[in-house]
Amino acid sequence: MKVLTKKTDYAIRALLMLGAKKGSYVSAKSIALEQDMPYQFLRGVLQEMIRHGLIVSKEGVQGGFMLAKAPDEIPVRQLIEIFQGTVQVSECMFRKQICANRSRCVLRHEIMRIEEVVNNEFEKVTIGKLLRTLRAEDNMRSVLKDGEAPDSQTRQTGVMS
Amino acid sequence: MKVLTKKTDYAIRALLMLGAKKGSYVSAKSIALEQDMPYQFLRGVLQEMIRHGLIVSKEGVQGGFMLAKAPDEIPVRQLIEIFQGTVQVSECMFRKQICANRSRCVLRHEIMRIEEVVNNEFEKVTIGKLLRTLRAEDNMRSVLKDGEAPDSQTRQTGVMS
DNA sequence: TAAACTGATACTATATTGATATCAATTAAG
DNA sequence: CTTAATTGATATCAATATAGTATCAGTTTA
Ligand code: FES
Ligand code: FES
Repeated sequence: MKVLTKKTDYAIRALLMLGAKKGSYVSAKSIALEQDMPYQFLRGVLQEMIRHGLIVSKEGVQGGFMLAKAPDEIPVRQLIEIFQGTVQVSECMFRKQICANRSRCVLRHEIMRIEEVVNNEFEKVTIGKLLRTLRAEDNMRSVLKDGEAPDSQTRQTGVMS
Repeated sequence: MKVLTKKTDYAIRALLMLGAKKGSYVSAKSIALEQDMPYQFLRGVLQEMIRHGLIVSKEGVQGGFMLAKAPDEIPVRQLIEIFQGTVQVSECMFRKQICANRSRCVLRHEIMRIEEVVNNEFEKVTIGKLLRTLRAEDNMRSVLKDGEAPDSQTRQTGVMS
Protein backbone atom coordinates (compact mmCIF):
# COMPACT_ATOMS: atom_id res chain seq x y z
CA MET A 1 0.00 0.00 0.00
CA LYS A 2 1.71 3.10 -1.25
CA VAL A 3 0.76 6.25 0.63
CA LEU A 4 2.43 8.78 -1.64
CA THR A 5 2.89 8.38 -5.38
CA LYS A 6 5.76 9.95 -7.26
CA LYS A 7 3.66 12.87 -8.34
CA THR A 8 2.81 13.78 -4.77
CA ASP A 9 6.39 13.16 -3.75
CA TYR A 10 7.76 15.44 -6.47
CA ALA A 11 5.09 18.02 -5.78
CA ILE A 12 6.02 18.28 -2.12
CA ARG A 13 9.69 18.53 -2.82
CA ALA A 14 9.20 21.11 -5.56
CA LEU A 15 7.04 23.20 -3.26
CA LEU A 16 9.67 23.00 -0.56
CA MET A 17 12.22 24.38 -2.99
CA LEU A 18 9.88 27.19 -3.98
CA GLY A 19 9.18 27.86 -0.35
CA ALA A 20 12.88 28.05 0.40
CA LYS A 21 13.48 30.60 -2.36
CA LYS A 22 10.38 32.62 -1.87
CA GLY A 23 9.97 35.78 -3.90
CA SER A 24 11.95 34.62 -6.91
CA TYR A 25 11.03 32.41 -9.83
CA VAL A 26 12.57 28.97 -9.87
CA SER A 27 12.74 27.08 -13.15
CA ALA A 28 11.52 23.53 -13.60
CA LYS A 29 14.95 22.70 -14.91
CA SER A 30 16.72 23.74 -11.75
CA ILE A 31 14.27 21.85 -9.58
CA ALA A 32 14.61 18.74 -11.69
CA LEU A 33 18.36 18.95 -11.57
CA GLU A 34 18.71 19.66 -7.91
CA GLN A 35 16.10 17.17 -6.78
CA ASP A 36 16.84 14.54 -9.40
CA MET A 37 13.38 14.31 -10.89
CA PRO A 38 12.48 13.60 -14.51
CA TYR A 39 12.19 17.04 -16.10
CA GLN A 40 9.06 16.63 -18.22
CA PHE A 41 7.29 14.67 -15.57
CA LEU A 42 7.95 17.39 -13.07
CA ARG A 43 6.67 19.97 -15.52
CA GLY A 44 3.39 18.15 -15.67
CA VAL A 45 3.19 18.15 -11.90
CA LEU A 46 3.95 21.86 -11.77
CA GLN A 47 1.28 22.67 -14.34
CA GLU A 48 -1.24 20.72 -12.34
CA MET A 49 -0.37 22.78 -9.31
CA ILE A 50 -0.84 25.97 -11.29
CA ARG A 51 -4.30 24.80 -12.28
CA HIS A 52 -5.06 24.32 -8.62
CA GLY A 53 -3.78 27.75 -7.69
CA LEU A 54 -0.91 26.58 -5.54
CA ILE A 55 1.80 28.21 -7.62
CA VAL A 56 2.16 30.77 -10.37
CA SER A 57 4.53 30.84 -13.32
CA LYS A 58 6.37 33.26 -15.53
CA GLU A 59 7.23 32.34 -19.07
CA GLY A 60 10.35 33.10 -21.02
CA VAL A 61 13.95 33.59 -20.05
CA GLN A 62 14.39 33.84 -16.30
CA GLY A 63 10.90 32.52 -15.93
CA GLY A 64 9.87 29.78 -13.58
CA PHE A 65 7.55 29.07 -10.71
CA MET A 66 6.72 30.67 -7.41
CA LEU A 67 4.38 29.88 -4.56
CA ALA A 68 0.96 31.49 -4.91
CA LYS A 69 0.08 31.19 -1.26
CA ALA A 70 1.67 30.94 2.13
CA PRO A 71 3.43 27.61 2.75
CA ASP A 72 1.27 27.12 5.81
CA GLU A 73 -1.78 27.14 3.61
CA ILE A 74 -0.65 24.16 1.59
CA PRO A 75 -1.44 20.96 3.44
CA VAL A 76 0.00 17.71 2.17
CA ARG A 77 -3.55 16.53 2.33
CA GLN A 78 -4.44 18.76 -0.61
CA LEU A 79 -1.55 17.46 -2.68
CA ILE A 80 -2.63 13.91 -2.06
CA GLU A 81 -6.10 14.87 -3.14
CA ILE A 82 -4.88 16.53 -6.31
CA PHE A 83 -2.55 13.78 -7.43
CA GLN A 84 -4.13 10.70 -5.98
CA GLY A 85 -7.79 11.57 -5.67
CA THR A 86 -9.72 11.47 -2.45
CA VAL A 87 -9.30 8.45 -0.31
CA GLN A 88 -11.92 5.92 -1.17
CA VAL A 89 -12.78 2.50 0.08
CA SER A 90 -13.07 -0.36 -2.36
CA GLU A 91 -16.22 1.10 -3.93
CA CYS A 92 -18.91 -0.37 -1.81
CA MET A 93 -18.29 -3.61 -0.03
CA PHE A 94 -20.96 -6.14 0.57
CA ARG A 95 -22.87 -4.67 -2.29
CA LYS A 96 -24.79 -7.90 -2.73
CA GLN A 97 -26.66 -9.66 -0.02
CA ILE A 98 -24.56 -9.34 3.09
CA CYS A 99 -24.95 -5.68 3.74
CA ALA A 100 -28.34 -4.55 2.61
CA ASN A 101 -28.56 -1.44 4.68
CA ARG A 102 -25.89 0.87 3.37
CA SER A 103 -26.14 3.69 5.82
CA ARG A 104 -25.46 1.35 8.67
CA CYS A 105 -22.80 -0.92 7.17
CA VAL A 106 -20.19 -1.50 9.82
CA LEU A 107 -17.08 -1.85 7.79
CA ARG A 108 -18.05 1.09 5.67
CA HIS A 109 -18.56 3.07 8.80
CA GLU A 110 -15.25 1.99 10.26
CA ILE A 111 -13.33 2.78 7.15
CA MET A 112 -14.87 6.18 6.71
CA ARG A 113 -13.90 6.97 10.24
CA ILE A 114 -10.34 5.89 9.59
CA GLU A 115 -10.29 7.89 6.39
CA GLU A 116 -11.24 10.93 8.34
CA VAL A 117 -8.46 10.39 10.82
CA VAL A 118 -5.93 10.12 8.02
CA ASN A 119 -7.21 13.20 6.29
CA ASN A 120 -7.07 15.20 9.49
CA GLU A 121 -3.51 14.15 10.05
CA PHE A 122 -2.37 15.02 6.54
CA GLU A 123 -4.21 18.29 6.82
CA LYS A 124 -2.01 19.26 9.73
CA VAL A 125 1.17 18.58 7.83
CA THR A 126 1.73 21.66 5.66
CA ILE A 127 4.55 22.74 3.41
CA GLY A 128 5.21 25.49 5.90
CA LYS A 129 5.56 23.08 8.77
CA LEU A 130 7.92 20.87 6.82
CA LEU A 131 9.89 23.88 5.73
CA ARG A 132 10.35 25.10 9.28
CA THR A 133 11.45 21.77 10.57
CA LEU A 134 13.84 21.31 7.70
CA ARG A 135 15.30 24.75 8.40
CA ALA A 136 15.55 24.07 12.07
CA GLU A 137 17.34 20.85 11.46
CA ASP A 138 19.73 22.50 9.11
CA ASN A 139 19.22 20.17 6.26
CA MET A 140 18.70 23.02 3.88
CA ARG A 141 22.18 23.57 2.58
CA SER A 142 21.53 22.49 -0.98
CA VAL A 143 18.27 24.32 -1.30
CA LEU A 144 19.67 27.51 0.10
CA LYS A 145 22.79 27.24 -2.00
CA ASP A 146 22.26 30.85 -2.90
CA GLY A 147 19.66 33.08 -1.31
CA GLU A 148 19.43 33.31 2.44
CA ALA A 149 22.48 31.25 3.21
CA PRO A 150 22.75 30.27 6.87
CA ASP A 151 26.08 31.99 7.45
CA SER A 152 28.77 29.52 8.44
CA GLN A 153 28.52 27.18 11.45
CA THR A 154 26.41 25.26 9.00
CA ARG A 155 28.60 22.41 7.94
CA GLN A 156 29.44 21.08 11.32
CA THR A 157 27.34 17.94 10.86
CA GLY A 158 29.12 17.16 7.59
CA VAL A 159 26.28 15.07 6.22
CA MET A 160 27.05 15.47 2.55
CA SER A 161 30.57 14.19 2.82
CA MET B 1 -6.20 6.51 -3.23
CA LYS B 2 -7.78 3.13 -2.83
CA VAL B 3 -7.78 1.83 0.73
CA LEU B 4 -8.92 -1.70 0.03
CA THR B 5 -8.19 -3.64 -3.14
CA LYS B 6 -10.51 -6.30 -4.50
CA LYS B 7 -8.50 -9.06 -2.92
CA THR B 8 -8.87 -7.59 0.54
CA ASP B 9 -12.51 -6.87 -0.14
CA TYR B 10 -13.23 -10.41 -1.25
CA ALA B 11 -11.18 -11.83 1.59
CA ILE B 12 -13.17 -9.97 4.20
CA ARG B 13 -16.48 -10.96 2.75
CA ALA B 14 -15.46 -14.58 2.33
CA LEU B 15 -14.32 -14.69 5.94
CA LEU B 16 -17.60 -13.21 7.07
CA MET B 17 -19.43 -16.01 5.31
CA LEU B 18 -17.19 -18.60 6.89
CA GLY B 19 -17.71 -16.94 10.22
CA ALA B 20 -21.45 -17.04 9.79
CA LYS B 21 -21.47 -20.74 9.03
CA LYS B 22 -18.87 -21.78 11.53
CA GLY B 23 -18.21 -25.47 11.97
CA SER B 24 -19.05 -26.50 8.42
CA TYR B 25 -17.07 -26.33 5.23
CA VAL B 26 -18.14 -23.74 2.72
CA SER B 27 -17.11 -24.17 -0.92
CA ALA B 28 -15.48 -21.46 -2.96
CA LYS B 29 -18.24 -21.90 -5.47
CA SER B 30 -20.99 -21.08 -3.03
CA ILE B 31 -19.12 -18.04 -1.76
CA ALA B 32 -18.48 -16.81 -5.28
CA LEU B 33 -22.12 -17.27 -6.18
CA GLU B 34 -23.60 -15.73 -3.11
CA GLN B 35 -21.20 -12.82 -2.95
CA ASP B 36 -20.84 -12.34 -6.69
CA MET B 37 -17.10 -12.68 -6.90
CA PRO B 38 -15.09 -14.15 -9.78
CA TYR B 39 -14.69 -17.81 -8.84
CA GLN B 40 -11.05 -18.43 -9.75
CA PHE B 41 -9.96 -15.12 -8.39
CA LEU B 42 -11.61 -15.88 -5.11
CA ARG B 43 -9.93 -19.26 -5.01
CA GLY B 44 -6.59 -17.56 -5.23
CA VAL B 45 -7.54 -15.33 -2.34
CA LEU B 46 -8.66 -18.30 -0.28
CA GLN B 47 -5.45 -20.19 -0.92
CA GLU B 48 -3.47 -17.20 0.18
CA MET B 49 -5.42 -17.16 3.41
CA ILE B 50 -4.71 -20.83 3.94
CA ARG B 51 -1.02 -20.13 3.56
CA HIS B 52 -1.34 -17.52 6.26
CA GLY B 53 -3.18 -19.85 8.57
CA LEU B 54 -6.43 -17.94 8.62
CA ILE B 55 -8.54 -20.74 7.20
CA VAL B 56 -8.32 -24.47 6.53
CA SER B 57 -9.69 -26.48 3.64
CA LYS B 58 -11.02 -29.91 2.84
CA GLU B 59 -10.67 -31.29 -0.66
CA GLY B 60 -13.14 -33.35 -2.63
CA VAL B 61 -16.89 -33.54 -2.67
CA GLN B 62 -18.45 -31.59 0.16
CA GLY B 63 -15.13 -29.97 0.71
CA GLY B 64 -14.55 -26.29 1.21
CA PHE B 65 -13.15 -23.82 3.65
CA MET B 66 -13.52 -23.11 7.32
CA LEU B 67 -12.08 -20.54 9.71
CA ALA B 68 -8.91 -21.68 11.41
CA LYS B 69 -9.13 -19.20 14.23
CA ALA B 70 -11.64 -17.17 16.17
CA PRO B 71 -13.13 -14.31 14.14
CA ASP B 72 -11.96 -11.92 16.80
CA GLU B 73 -8.42 -12.93 16.07
CA ILE B 74 -8.58 -11.83 12.46
CA PRO B 75 -8.06 -8.10 12.19
CA VAL B 76 -8.71 -6.39 8.89
CA ARG B 77 -5.26 -5.00 9.39
CA GLN B 78 -3.77 -8.43 8.76
CA LEU B 79 -5.76 -8.88 5.58
CA ILE B 80 -4.55 -5.57 4.27
CA GLU B 81 -1.05 -6.61 5.08
CA ILE B 82 -1.42 -9.95 3.33
CA PHE B 83 -3.02 -8.63 0.16
CA GLN B 84 -1.62 -5.16 -0.12
CA GLY B 85 1.68 -5.31 1.68
CA THR B 86 2.60 -3.10 4.59
CA VAL B 87 1.85 0.54 4.26
CA GLN B 88 4.85 2.31 2.88
CA VAL B 89 5.61 5.86 2.02
CA SER B 90 6.90 6.67 -1.42
CA GLU B 91 10.19 4.86 -0.77
CA CYS B 92 12.22 7.56 0.78
CA MET B 93 11.44 11.12 -0.02
CA PHE B 94 14.08 13.74 -0.29
CA ARG B 95 16.56 11.03 -0.95
CA LYS B 96 18.87 13.48 -2.64
CA GLN B 97 20.04 16.70 -1.15
CA ILE B 98 17.13 18.11 0.78
CA CYS B 99 16.94 15.60 3.53
CA ALA B 100 20.35 14.28 4.26
CA ASN B 101 19.67 13.08 7.75
CA ARG B 102 17.23 10.25 7.40
CA SER B 103 16.46 9.55 10.99
CA ARG B 104 15.25 13.08 11.51
CA CYS B 105 13.36 13.68 8.27
CA VAL B 106 10.15 15.48 9.17
CA LEU B 107 7.82 14.27 6.54
CA ARG B 108 9.03 10.75 7.00
CA HIS B 109 8.40 11.07 10.67
CA GLU B 110 4.93 12.49 10.13
CA ILE B 111 3.93 9.82 7.70
CA MET B 112 5.17 6.99 9.84
CA ARG B 113 3.13 8.38 12.68
CA ILE B 114 0.05 8.49 10.49
CA GLU B 115 0.75 4.99 9.26
CA GLU B 116 0.76 3.83 12.83
CA VAL B 117 -2.56 5.46 13.54
CA VAL B 118 -4.10 3.76 10.54
CA ASN B 119 -2.67 0.41 11.47
CA ASN B 120 -3.97 0.69 14.98
CA GLU B 121 -7.42 1.48 13.74
CA PHE B 122 -7.51 -1.40 11.28
CA GLU B 123 -6.17 -3.67 13.99
CA LYS B 124 -9.23 -2.96 16.07
CA VAL B 125 -11.62 -3.87 13.30
CA THR B 126 -11.81 -7.66 13.32
CA ILE B 127 -13.92 -10.16 11.43
CA GLY B 128 -15.56 -10.96 14.74
CA LYS B 129 -16.50 -7.38 15.34
CA LEU B 130 -17.93 -6.98 11.87
CA LEU B 131 -19.79 -10.23 12.25
CA ARG B 132 -21.39 -9.20 15.49
CA THR B 133 -22.51 -5.88 14.18
CA LEU B 134 -23.87 -7.44 11.07
CA ARG B 135 -25.79 -9.91 13.18
CA ALA B 136 -27.02 -7.25 15.48
CA GLU B 137 -28.24 -5.20 12.59
CA ASP B 138 -30.00 -8.18 11.17
CA ASN B 139 -28.47 -7.93 7.77
CA MET B 140 -27.50 -11.55 7.83
CA ARG B 141 -30.46 -13.15 6.17
CA SER B 142 -28.68 -14.29 3.04
CA VAL B 143 -25.64 -15.58 4.83
CA LEU B 144 -27.67 -17.50 7.36
CA LYS B 145 -29.98 -18.87 4.69
CA ASP B 146 -29.50 -22.29 6.29
CA GLY B 147 -27.66 -22.93 9.53
CA GLU B 148 -28.58 -20.96 12.61
CA ALA B 149 -31.58 -19.21 11.10
CA PRO B 150 -32.87 -16.41 13.30
CA ASP B 151 -36.33 -17.94 13.76
CA SER B 152 -39.02 -15.84 12.12
CA GLN B 153 -39.51 -12.14 12.92
CA THR B 154 -36.59 -11.84 10.56
CA ARG B 155 -38.12 -10.80 7.30
CA GLN B 156 -39.95 -7.82 8.57
CA THR B 157 -37.63 -5.35 6.86
CA GLY B 158 -38.04 -7.09 3.52
CA VAL B 159 -34.76 -5.97 2.04
CA MET B 160 -34.33 -8.73 -0.50
CA SER B 161 -37.70 -8.18 -2.12
C1' DT C 1 16.65 37.35 -33.23
C1' DA C 2 18.35 33.65 -30.44
C1' DA C 3 18.21 31.23 -26.14
C1' DA C 4 15.82 30.09 -21.97
C1' DC C 5 11.77 29.40 -20.52
C1' DT C 6 6.50 27.69 -19.87
C1' DG C 7 1.84 25.81 -22.07
C1' DA C 8 -0.24 22.15 -23.97
C1' DT C 9 -0.63 17.63 -25.39
C1' DA C 10 0.34 13.18 -27.33
C1' DC C 11 2.75 9.22 -26.69
C1' DT C 12 5.30 5.12 -24.62
C1' DA C 13 6.79 2.05 -20.91
C1' DT C 14 6.29 -0.25 -16.61
C1' DA C 15 3.91 -1.95 -12.64
C1' DT C 16 -0.09 -3.25 -10.31
C1' DT C 17 -4.45 -5.11 -10.05
C1' DG C 18 -8.08 -7.91 -11.56
C1' DA C 19 -9.60 -11.99 -13.90
C1' DT C 20 -9.43 -16.50 -16.48
C1' DA C 21 -7.96 -21.09 -17.75
C1' DT C 22 -6.04 -25.62 -17.06
C1' DC C 23 -4.86 -29.86 -15.06
C1' DA C 24 -3.66 -32.88 -11.38
C1' DA C 25 -5.05 -34.69 -6.83
C1' DT C 26 -8.60 -35.76 -3.37
C1' DT C 27 -12.92 -37.19 -1.47
C1' DA C 28 -17.86 -38.53 -0.80
C1' DA C 29 -21.63 -40.81 -2.73
C1' DG C 30 -23.88 -43.93 -5.47
C1' DC D 1 -14.77 -48.46 -8.33
C1' DT D 2 -16.30 -44.91 -10.97
C1' DT D 3 -18.03 -40.31 -11.26
C1' DA D 4 -18.80 -35.68 -9.90
C1' DA D 5 -17.59 -32.07 -6.80
C1' DT D 6 -14.18 -30.01 -5.00
C1' DT D 7 -9.30 -27.95 -3.73
C1' DG D 8 -3.99 -27.35 -5.04
C1' DA D 9 -1.05 -25.34 -7.96
C1' DT D 10 0.14 -22.53 -11.82
C1' DA D 11 0.26 -20.14 -16.08
C1' DT D 12 -1.59 -16.71 -18.74
C1' DC D 13 -4.12 -12.72 -20.07
C1' DA D 14 -6.64 -8.16 -19.68
C1' DA D 15 -7.43 -3.76 -17.65
C1' DT D 16 -5.94 0.02 -15.19
C1' DA D 17 -2.85 3.12 -12.98
C1' DT D 18 1.56 5.01 -12.54
C1' DA D 19 5.80 6.71 -14.33
C1' DG D 20 8.31 8.76 -17.83
C1' DT D 21 9.39 10.84 -22.72
C1' DA D 22 8.89 13.74 -26.74
C1' DT D 23 7.36 17.57 -29.46
C1' DC D 24 6.04 21.97 -30.81
C1' DA D 25 4.10 26.41 -30.21
C1' DG D 26 4.23 30.68 -27.58
C1' DT D 27 6.65 34.14 -24.38
C1' DT D 28 10.20 36.86 -22.57
C1' DT D 29 14.72 38.79 -21.80
C1' DA D 30 19.17 39.83 -23.30
S1 FES E 1 -20.16 -1.26 2.32
FE1 FES E 1 -21.58 -0.67 0.90
S2 FES E 1 -23.41 -1.19 1.93
FE2 FES E 1 -21.98 -1.89 3.31
S1 FES F 1 12.33 10.78 3.67
FE1 FES F 1 14.04 9.63 3.40
S2 FES F 1 15.49 10.84 4.40
FE2 FES F 1 13.79 12.05 4.56
